[in-house]
Amino acid sequence: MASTRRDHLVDTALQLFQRHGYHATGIDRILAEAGVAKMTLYNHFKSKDELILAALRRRDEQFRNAFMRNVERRAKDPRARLLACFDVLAEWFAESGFSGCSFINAAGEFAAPDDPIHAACSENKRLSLAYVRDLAEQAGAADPQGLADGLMLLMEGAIVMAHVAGDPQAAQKAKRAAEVLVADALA
Amino acid sequence: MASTRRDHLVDTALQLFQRHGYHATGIDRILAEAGVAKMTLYNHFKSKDELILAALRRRDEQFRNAFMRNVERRAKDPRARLLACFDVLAEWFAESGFSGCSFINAAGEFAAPDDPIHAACSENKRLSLAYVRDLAEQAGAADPQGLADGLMLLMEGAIVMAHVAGDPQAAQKAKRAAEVLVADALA
DNA sequence: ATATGGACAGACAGATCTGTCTTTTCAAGC
DNA sequence: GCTTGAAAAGACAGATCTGTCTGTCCATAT
Repeated sequence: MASTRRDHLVDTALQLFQRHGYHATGIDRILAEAGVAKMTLYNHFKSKDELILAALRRRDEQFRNAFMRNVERRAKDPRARLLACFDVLAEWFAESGFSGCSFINAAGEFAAPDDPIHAACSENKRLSLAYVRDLAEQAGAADPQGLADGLMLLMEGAIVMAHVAGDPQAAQKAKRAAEVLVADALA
Repeated sequence: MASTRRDHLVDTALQLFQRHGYHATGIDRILAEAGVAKMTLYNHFKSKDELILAALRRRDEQFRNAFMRNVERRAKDPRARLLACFDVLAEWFAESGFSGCSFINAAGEFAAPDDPIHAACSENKRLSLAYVRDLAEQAGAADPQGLADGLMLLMEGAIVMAHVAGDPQAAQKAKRAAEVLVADALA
């Protein structure tokens, strides 16, 4: 159908961007891998940057939805869900081909805060934090925002330590710290 | 002297890499900004990748030394120093032109774990963690490694939230969580 | 059956990239 | 004063980048 090709293009681009970076991935390579003509790309997108934006938006949808679904499948009550976040992270880090967070990586390449690509990365973090805050509220924390801030920092730190430092235990370590924060906040 | 030009080249490259990214920064631009001839670069370095490596090694030295010096100036006893780390982070985030951690950004662009550039990034995180562990030991933590792991995650998370999400309060939030972890570990 | 529109294939322009090479300039040491 | 070596300046090759344009094919709808 109409948008199948577009979807396939975005998916292929997303994988290549994730594996090799945004500037380092040329358009020709994406087209070859996707089996799509160049004019198809420029018919759907004004520029490579718009393709990057579309890829990040798709990633935001896919990833955040999958994350929330996994958290809610793993645990039922909100307090357990706050900790289950770190089990879901552990699963993610253990995937073969794990190469960090698309948004952290993209924000590194498009460092100017007013860059639309950087803004899309920022938006993903904002929405992720909002989800954790919701869980903290449901768990009955006196200061749900404060608890969510702490847990979010641990999660982002875990992503960095897993990817940059290559620590396979990053999520478990973060979970241990999270238990302390949760216990303190729900005392 | 002999190495003055080389040093200036590395410093200039470091700034440009930090501001615009590694792949996006061309050699010609570095040379123009540094006022250095191309052959001077290729006389000192075999390739652009080696220049990147030299820049990251310089950054590791400069940054980690400055960080430790600032921490030790701000607080005298080890427990206070563990928390002073976050004040130093806050200072860093508030600098104009702050654009995240060079090593997190570089690891995003050179995602393959066996890439020498990625390895240099990993090494920086390993050494930073070792410093925090030393402080935790001096503070008399029962499990200094565990405390250091938790604090390191908060620090890396703070860098991400400050840069990617643009949260100017990231360091303060991390410090609040750190106080909970420290209180728990030194109970 | 024929018309229409989307996508493929690929040539092309123009810029930019890394890396090599040559020529000129300049300054320090004997 | 002369020699020597380092570095500037910049041409150059070859690859690659984004983005445009032209044809050709094919499936679907009328």
